[in-house]
Amino acid sequence: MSPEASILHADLDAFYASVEQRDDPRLRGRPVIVGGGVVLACSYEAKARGVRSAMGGRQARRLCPEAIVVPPRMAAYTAASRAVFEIFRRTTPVVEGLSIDEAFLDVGGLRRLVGPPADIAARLRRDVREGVGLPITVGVARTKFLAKVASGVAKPDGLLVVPPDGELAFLHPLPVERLWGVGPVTATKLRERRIRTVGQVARLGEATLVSLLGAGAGRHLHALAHNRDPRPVQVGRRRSSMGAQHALAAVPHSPAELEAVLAGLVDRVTRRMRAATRAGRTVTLRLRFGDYTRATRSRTVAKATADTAPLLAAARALLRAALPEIERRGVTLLGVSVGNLDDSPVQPPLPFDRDPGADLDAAVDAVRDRFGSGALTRAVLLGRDPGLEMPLLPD
DNA sequence: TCTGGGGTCCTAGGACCC
DNA sequence: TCTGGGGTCCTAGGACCC
Repeated sequence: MSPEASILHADLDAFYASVEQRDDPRLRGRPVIVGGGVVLACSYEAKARGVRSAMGGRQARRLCPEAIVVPPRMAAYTAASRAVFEIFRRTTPVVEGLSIDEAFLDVGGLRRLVGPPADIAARLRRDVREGVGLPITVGVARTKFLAKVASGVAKPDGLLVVPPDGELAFLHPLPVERLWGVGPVTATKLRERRIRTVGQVARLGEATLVSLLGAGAGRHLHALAHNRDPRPVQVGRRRSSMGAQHALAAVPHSPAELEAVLAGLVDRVTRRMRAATRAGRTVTLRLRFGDYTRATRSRTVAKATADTAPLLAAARALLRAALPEIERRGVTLLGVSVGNLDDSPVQPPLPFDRDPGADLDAAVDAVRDRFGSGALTRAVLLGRDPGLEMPLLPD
């Protein structure tokens, strides 16, 4: 492991809300909530009033009545993310994306060329601010884990370097919730043992942690509390599943209605798979029941594919098997994801595949333009499912 | 706290194979 | 009468992250 703090964790601040404030000057300096029924993201002005992401919209408005609520503009966020990642890759080739708005960068070995990591991090922040117009926080440390913790502590719009000789002094006073991988369940288990800081976790034996949290989580936490994290920054990691889901009202839904939702979900996922030229084998049906408990059901097909028909058939079989339970317990969410993704050949995307946001009318127009109305009619007829009201999109 | 949508990783049992 | 050991895949569930 490098003896120098040369891993950066770069994390855009309140990403969706910051894009909205960038694009509409009237929103700057004011509490902004992105998303309607549920808070997808909120500006720091809204966070100061107690608003959090994933919070119900009603509660958020109660906490912050003067908040400006705007609908999400995913295309704008995707474009902003691309621009920021370009700056990341201009900074160093060793970039590991974690999500739409954060990444690890390894800048070890760049010292002689461009300067020490702290200078690189400062320049990165300036480049993102000037080039894309967004605030970004950067944590710098010797390990990925510590860099991530550092950026969390430095937020918003900050820069924090953890020097190698100050790691435990930085880490041990922090509350356990700061640790990457400690969520509500683990935090509660630890709090019941009156363990509140990382330092207290570090004083526990590994065996104690394992008996408390299980082998995987226990060993993981023990290592992190002692600041052991050998994971390198990995370039070119690819996603291993793609999914789509849809929340449903807590009212009874007919099987036909559920199948229609399912067909729409599978279509969305397979379009994205074709656009990304990835094929998959394992179809997982995600359910949330009337009491908001969750379950998954999965099935693996023999050959990886990105075609709608075989994956929809598998998803539909899973749904049919689950119908009695749904009947009893009610259902409030339906989801489909396709895993075991690989690079098996896929059908070339149809024109509308490239734009998952395109609505059905635009898709129909695109097919008609390219193939003529005769082909369109045939495709729709071939794809029509007699059990459903909606036509399946042609493949 | 009345709860979106997109992901990752880990565990554990059973089937199956050599 | 007793009954190996290791590896991989599949399925289901759970915790966590943004």
